[in-house]
Amino acid sequence: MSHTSGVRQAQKEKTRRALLDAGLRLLEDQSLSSLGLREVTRVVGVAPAAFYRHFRDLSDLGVALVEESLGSLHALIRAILADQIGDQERIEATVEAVAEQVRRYPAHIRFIARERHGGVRPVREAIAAELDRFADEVADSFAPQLTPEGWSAEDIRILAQMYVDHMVMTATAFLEVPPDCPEEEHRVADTARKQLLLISLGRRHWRDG
Amino acid sequence: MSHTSGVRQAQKEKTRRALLDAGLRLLEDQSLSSLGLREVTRVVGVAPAAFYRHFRDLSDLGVALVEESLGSLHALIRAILADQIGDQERIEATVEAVAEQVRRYPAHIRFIARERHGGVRPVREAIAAELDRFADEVADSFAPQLTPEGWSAEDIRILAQMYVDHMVMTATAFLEVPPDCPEEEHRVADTARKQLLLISLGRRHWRDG
DNA sequence: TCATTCAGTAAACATCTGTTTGCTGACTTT
DNA sequence: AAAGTCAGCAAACAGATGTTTACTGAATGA
Repeated sequence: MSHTSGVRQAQKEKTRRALLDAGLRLLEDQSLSSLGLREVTRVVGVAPAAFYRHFRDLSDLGVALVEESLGSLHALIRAILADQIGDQERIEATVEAVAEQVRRYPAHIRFIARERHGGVRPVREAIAAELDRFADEVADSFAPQLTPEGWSAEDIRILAQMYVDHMVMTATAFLEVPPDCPEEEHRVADTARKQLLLISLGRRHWRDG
Repeated sequence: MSHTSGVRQAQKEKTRRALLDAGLRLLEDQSLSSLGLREVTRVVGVAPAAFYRHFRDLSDLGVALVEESLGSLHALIRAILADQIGDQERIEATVEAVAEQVRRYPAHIRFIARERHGGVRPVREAIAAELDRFADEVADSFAPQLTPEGWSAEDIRILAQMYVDHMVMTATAFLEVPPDCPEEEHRVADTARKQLLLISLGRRHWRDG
């Protein structure tokens, strides 16, 4: 029988965190496939061999970062979808939430954007799977309203995917705004709102195209 | 005075092409920041030092690949925009053109998708600049029709950007289809068409939202 | 024809990489 | 208190990396 928290396990978890944090930091200006194992351990201040006590290799660390990065986004989406409000307010809330997420966890968002189509297969697949789950969830939340309007399940799913893709797009757009440049930030937010409005309009007139 | 084509220059151009081709091939399963200079020269069958006769470094080669990759896409977009046809047909033509482009130059498209948010700044910036030019061009082609309908230049530009982003999105979606799987390919095309239709609907009802 | 140019070469450079090995010593269990 | 576990270490490994150097020899220009 093993305790879930002893001094032992706590220390281990601490170094694991340090490795993840160091990795995330280094990944701000390079991509995962060029990240070195020694590079990470050097930042943490630990011997290279210690890395293997926590991860099989770097792509393993990458997959862990994916779950961490998209975990918080997941909670955020749930919250927005839960609020039963009008289109206009929902758009406002969504864009603001994305902006806030980017402000709070820029490195996580950058990591996702970079590795979504990056050179490391397992990481790419982990991101794709997670984003698919997002789209499913959004589709589920749309179904009660759209199905009675005559929407097919497939079309609802397509719409949901569009919202998810747009969210990722908006997040990366915020990311490219130079720091402390609220003007550009407002421009990005404005663009995002208008694009969401356009999608909403399209959705409203879908059945009478 | 130097001739623009001697046996000399022709050979040089030939090696340059070989380097670009080798790079592009290697970049199908890795990203630019992890690509090695020696790796490229090895494939070409040339000494490592020869690389420097053509490119300052790998990101220089990357920038050259950006221009090459987006050059053909540019011509393609022009062609679609030039045809003055209805929404429905335009959507059909656009999706088919993107599909064809991906079939013809998968490596180029993959490269763009991968490096758009990749770890090499100059390449990222080159892609962003080129996509911006795309959006400008699309906006210009929309202006004659939309301006009389009361659209502002800013809103036209936002719409154009949406189309460009969607095109890139569709291209990468085609890319993720396993080879020789026409079923999945049709599904992606269908999704793309419906999303474009949705945007069209939104556009038509923009001023009476 | 002869001097020049320059794409490509071979070799050496210092430096970095991932991974394996056997070991230590603090924590944990009995 | 004794036995066992196991996170982290130091060292060594073979091999790869980017870059510089002085060079060769074929295409070029006068």
